[in-house]
Amino acid sequence: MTKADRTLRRFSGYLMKRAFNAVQADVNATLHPFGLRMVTFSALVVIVDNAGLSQSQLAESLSIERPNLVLVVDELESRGLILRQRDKTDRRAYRLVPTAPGRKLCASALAAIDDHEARLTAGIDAGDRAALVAALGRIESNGRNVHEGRHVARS
Amino acid sequence: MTKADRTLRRFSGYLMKRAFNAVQADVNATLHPFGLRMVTFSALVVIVDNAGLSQSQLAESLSIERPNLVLVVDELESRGLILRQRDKTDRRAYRLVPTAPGRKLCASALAAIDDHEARLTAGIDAGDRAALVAALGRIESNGRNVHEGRHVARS
DNA sequence: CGATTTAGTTATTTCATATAACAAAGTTGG
DNA sequence: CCAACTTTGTTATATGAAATAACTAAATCG
Repeated sequence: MTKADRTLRRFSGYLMKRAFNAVQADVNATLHPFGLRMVTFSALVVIVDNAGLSQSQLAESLSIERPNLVLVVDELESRGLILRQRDKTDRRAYRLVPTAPGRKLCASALAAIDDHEARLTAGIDAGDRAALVAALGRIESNGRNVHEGRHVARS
Repeated sequence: MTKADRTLRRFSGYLMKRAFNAVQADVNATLHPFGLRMVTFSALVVIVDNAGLSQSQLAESLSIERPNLVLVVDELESRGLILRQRDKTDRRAYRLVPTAPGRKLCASALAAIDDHEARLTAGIDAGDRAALVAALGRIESNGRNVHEGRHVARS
């Protein structure tokens, strides 16, 4: 019964689910010492890279719904890693900016995640890693296009 | 703000999460006409391919916890797609076997999922698809090994 | 100005996954 | 053989991710 799922292994979705479960466990273990989860880490990185962006822009960037982002931003703010600054010209919006401790924690966590990435992709040569990145991007794009009823480009 | 997440896109875990979300939406839409979800489909395929296996073996094959499998098997059984047959030599265990309608539905759903797979991987050449499959398998294996404290093979 | 849209929020729901604890059956070692 | 332990399937429960509806305040549009 070693390969009972051989039929399913033809499908990238099945393989991605399995691989992602393994990755997520390691990501969470890696981020735990920093008090971060996958979402809070992702949000922090984007805020550090794009200081001053709004919550809507952040949600759009990460492809998560605005309501689900609120608690994430709350968490980062309450830990003093970012600030919610009212936009001076649009008083509905916040501009999210990292604090100095936020930038520092982000850099440390990024280094740890770089190590994590190296562990997980050990034994995969550079060409295959590039193919992986390109293929995942393409699959995401194809999936979105199908879902939105768009034409799927052929190359 | 088109590429606000460029730093994160270095990481296969982030790309996998995004790609998988897109894939899952399309998988569920594809399976909906058959009354199947991703888990019930996966379970049905493995049962068809391995008639007579136990619930524990099925759970192990799909890497899901035994308690979470119970409702999945209940669902397939109540729809008449599989049977739970008591093992004659181990009265604790069930042997899961597909019914004729179960096999038929499985074949139809598999064909639909083949189409889905073709849609999602459109524009990815054969070499890159092979690299994707190999890389995902390797990442899952590396992740498991790290999690279990094993040595990570280098090639 | 009134109608519509946008930003952020709240509350709620659904779903997937994980854990603990159990009964019944099987296995093992003294 | 029998007590201790393990395994199978189950129940109940907790957790966390993700989606939706509805609301407010503010901005924009006609």
